[in-house]
Amino acid sequence: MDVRQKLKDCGIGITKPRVAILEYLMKQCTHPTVDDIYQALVSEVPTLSRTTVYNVVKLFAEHGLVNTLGIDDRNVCVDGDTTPHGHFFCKECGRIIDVPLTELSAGGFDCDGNMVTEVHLYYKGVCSECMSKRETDESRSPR
Amino acid sequence: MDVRQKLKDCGIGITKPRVAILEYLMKQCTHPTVDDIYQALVSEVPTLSRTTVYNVVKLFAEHGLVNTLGIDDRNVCVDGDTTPHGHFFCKECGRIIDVPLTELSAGGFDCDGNMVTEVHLYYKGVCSECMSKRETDESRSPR
DNA sequence: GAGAAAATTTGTAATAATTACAATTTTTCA
DNA sequence: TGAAAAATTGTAATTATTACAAATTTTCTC
Repeated sequence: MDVRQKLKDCGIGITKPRVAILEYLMKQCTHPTVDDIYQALVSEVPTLSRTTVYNVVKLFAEHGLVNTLGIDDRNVCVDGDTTPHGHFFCKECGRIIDVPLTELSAGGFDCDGNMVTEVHLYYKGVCSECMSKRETDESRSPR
Repeated sequence: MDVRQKLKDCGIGITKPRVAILEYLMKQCTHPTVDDIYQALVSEVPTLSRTTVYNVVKLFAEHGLVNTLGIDDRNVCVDGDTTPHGHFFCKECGRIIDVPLTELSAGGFDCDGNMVTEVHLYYKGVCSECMSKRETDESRSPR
């Protein structure tokens, strides 16, 4: 679906930064930070400011167009894919990998009287690439 | 089990701040922030500094004595209960409530070749208390 | 138990993500 | 087209966390 239409459907006004940011987020699978988004788009939208990226991401999140992840201690990461899935965070390289999850609910249910609107499943550990690197390094300099 | 013994078992030296912090965390069910811990213990350990709390919490987390939660955007919360369970975060009052979860793994498994060492399940929404407050407020000032 | 060596803590200063805010610019709509 | 409303921008403020060197505490040996 067209990005502009998506914004209209949410009652969000159409502006250059918003269109650029949503378009960018929808085609990413890397869960960029606010700074990543800023760096990626500043050449396309030269007047862009980091504050705008913060504002727009917050607005999008409030309307359910994106999810913000707290999986990385350093900074918030933004996910343009709002279908239910979990995330794996590699503590060595910082990469975030999607984890398919059929049994995970999308929220909107009741848990002991508390209303759940968001579900976050975070795995943390060492990704396969960093695991192979570790093994290579060990065989090179054994100890 | 005695807190000192726990520290010894992990190969961690016994010091006043460490004993006080671990004792405090083991009897809390509120998932305190670093600042909460500092505020709670500074009268008991007058020389305590926030930096020490950061250092000690990090050390404990590395040894699996506590878990650090990234559920609250503002700051890290510390959980002295390391048995597998999830968490509910109330977006209105900020309270964190334990969610019992039998089917959730404790980590140490493989996910698409990635080694998972930590599992975090976060629910976010509005807790039952804040829900009742909302209803009361609405009936008082309808609109 | 005293004293030296090692480990730990402490306070301050630095870092970095995020937010507040007022001025400017863009968009909307009559 | 032009005024009103909405959004963006840049700067400055805020705040959690980290770096680091000096001071203190703990440990270990005699």
